Amino acid sequence: MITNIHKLKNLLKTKGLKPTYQRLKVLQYLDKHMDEHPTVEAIYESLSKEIPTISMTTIYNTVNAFLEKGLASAITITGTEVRYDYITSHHHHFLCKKCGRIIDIDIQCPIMAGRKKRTHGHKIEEVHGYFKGVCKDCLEKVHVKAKH
Amino acid sequence: MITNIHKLKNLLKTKGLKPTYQRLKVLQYLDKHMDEHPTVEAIYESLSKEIPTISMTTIYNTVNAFLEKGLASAITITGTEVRYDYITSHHHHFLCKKCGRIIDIDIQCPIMAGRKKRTHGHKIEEVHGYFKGVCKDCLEKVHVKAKH
DNA sequence: TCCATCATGAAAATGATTACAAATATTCAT
DNA sequence: ATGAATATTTGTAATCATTTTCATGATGGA
Repeated sequence: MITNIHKLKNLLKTKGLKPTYQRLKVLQYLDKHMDEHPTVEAIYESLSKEIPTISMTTIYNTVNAFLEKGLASAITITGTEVRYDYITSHHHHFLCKKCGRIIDIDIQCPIMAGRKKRTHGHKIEEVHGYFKGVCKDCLEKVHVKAKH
Repeated sequence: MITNIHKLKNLLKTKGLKPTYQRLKVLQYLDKHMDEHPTVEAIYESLSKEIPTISMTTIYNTVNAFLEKGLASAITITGTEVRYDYITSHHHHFLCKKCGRIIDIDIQCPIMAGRKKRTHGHKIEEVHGYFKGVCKDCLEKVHVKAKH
C-alpha cells in the first residue's frame, strides 16, 4: 500500500506526533517496505542516503514513538533481531526456517473474531501470532532438487 | 509439573544432550518454575546459591541447547527481555499490561488442530501465539476500587 | 590408561539500544 | 512574518545483555 505523503502527515498529526521530516520519512519507509519488516539498521541504511545527517538514535526514537501510538508493531519472531511492521490490518507472521523471510499471513484469529474478548477471566486487548516452518518457495526448491 | 530427577536425566539423554549436573539443574529449575517463565538472570541467581561456581555462560549455553533440542522455548513477548519456557504441552501466553505477569493460556489454535498444517502453500511446523491485556486479578482490583 | 570429545567457567569482545547535552527545527501567539 | 517556547534531532559516550574465546576439567570409548 503506497500512501501519499499528505495522508501520512495527517496520520502523524492524528496520533499526536509532530510530523517532522524524519518521522515522515521513516513512516513512508515502513509503508513502502511493509512486506520486508525492516530492522532499525535497514531503515537507517536506506534513509541516510537521502538524509545524510540522520542518526540511529532518531530511528530508534521514531519507531518507539510509533510503537507507543500504535502506528507500528515490533516483531521479535527470530529472537535475535527486532523488526518493525507498519500496522494497517490485523495479521500474523510466518518465519521460514530455510530462507529466513518473514511473510504476512492474513488468518483471522477466532478469538478476536468473537465478541467477548475474554479468556479465563482475562481481558484480551491484543492478539499476536506467528508461525514457523518452510515457505512455499523453499518447499518447491527442495522438490526440484529431489527430482535429479 | 514436578518431575523427578531421573526422568529429567533421561529426557536430556533422549534429546542427545549429556546429562551434566548444570544442565540437570537448569532443566529442573525450568520444570519447577514453569509458570514464572524465568529469565537467564533469574535462573543464574537461583542456581548460584546451590552451585556457587556456575557461570552465566553456562546458563546461556544450556538454555540455547534446550532451545535447539526443543526442550524449551524463548518468550520475547515484552520486547525488553527474553524469558524461557519449559515445553510440555502446546499453549499460548498472556501478558498482563498492568502487573507484567505472563500467564499460560491453554487455547488450542484451530490451525494446529486441523490436519493439513498448510497455509498459503507454506508448511507450518510451529504455532506461537500470545495475547496482551489485563489479567483477571488486576481487573478485580480495579473493580473493588471503583466501588468506593 | 590414554586419547578424543565435549562441557564448563572466566574474561574479554561484541553489538544493539539508551542517556545525555548541545544544536536545530517546529509551533503558535502575536 | 517574527520570535519565544517547546519539542526534536544529532553525535558521542555509556550501558547492558549476550556471544566468543580459550584454558581447564570431566567423560566415555578404544
